[in-house]
Amino acid sequence: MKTEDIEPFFATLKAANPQPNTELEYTSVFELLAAVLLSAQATDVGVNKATRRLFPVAGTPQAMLDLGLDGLQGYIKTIGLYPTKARNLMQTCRILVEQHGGQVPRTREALEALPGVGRKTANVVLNVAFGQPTMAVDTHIFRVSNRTGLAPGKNPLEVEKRLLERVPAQYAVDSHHWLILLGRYVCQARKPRCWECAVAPYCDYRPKTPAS
DNA sequence: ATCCCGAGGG
DNA sequence: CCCTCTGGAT
Repeated sequence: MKTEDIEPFFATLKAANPQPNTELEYTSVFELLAAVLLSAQATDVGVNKATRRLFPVAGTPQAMLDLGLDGLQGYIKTIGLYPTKARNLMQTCRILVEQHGGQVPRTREALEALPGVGRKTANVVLNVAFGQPTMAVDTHIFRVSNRTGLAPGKNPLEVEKRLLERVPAQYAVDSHHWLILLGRYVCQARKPRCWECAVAPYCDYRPKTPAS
């Protein structure tokens, strides 16, 4: 993607969705952290389905601890990787209670010290909960950034650095959501819907089979 | 590089 | 059947 195309690329995405947000459902920063932790290699639809039952009975770290490991597993068994996620989430709750007064920490270091929280999850919390201009490079953003030529890279960290360099400051916070939504609904992994993509004029990718 | 793993779609 | 989904830890 040419540098001069980057501004219109994001302006176009903004025009279609002026105030983007995550599609994960939550009513507190703790619920956001828990939802993002559970969303690894899972769809947000599937996560919401589970958390709509879980959060009313475990909306705080202490309530989650009171629920117990087996109790928590019962709520999230429909989500992939659930044994690992249940264990990590319980340990994370224990750390929140014992070391952070039951609150979600606001620094990258403290967030990444939580079990099950890596760079991507920390970036989502810093962006969505605390308004910081981070780039959480997930499967969608990695694919979209490479396909379009916006910020190509061999691994997520490389893509993240290029995004931070290339995305105009005015779009720094919201661009995260636009790229996710673009990847989820248009620039899909298997069959990208280029024929109905609003930013196709700025994109490097050309489909081999000009779908329909 | 490999393992963790359920649901939905093609 | 196979692939994908807002990854993280080893």
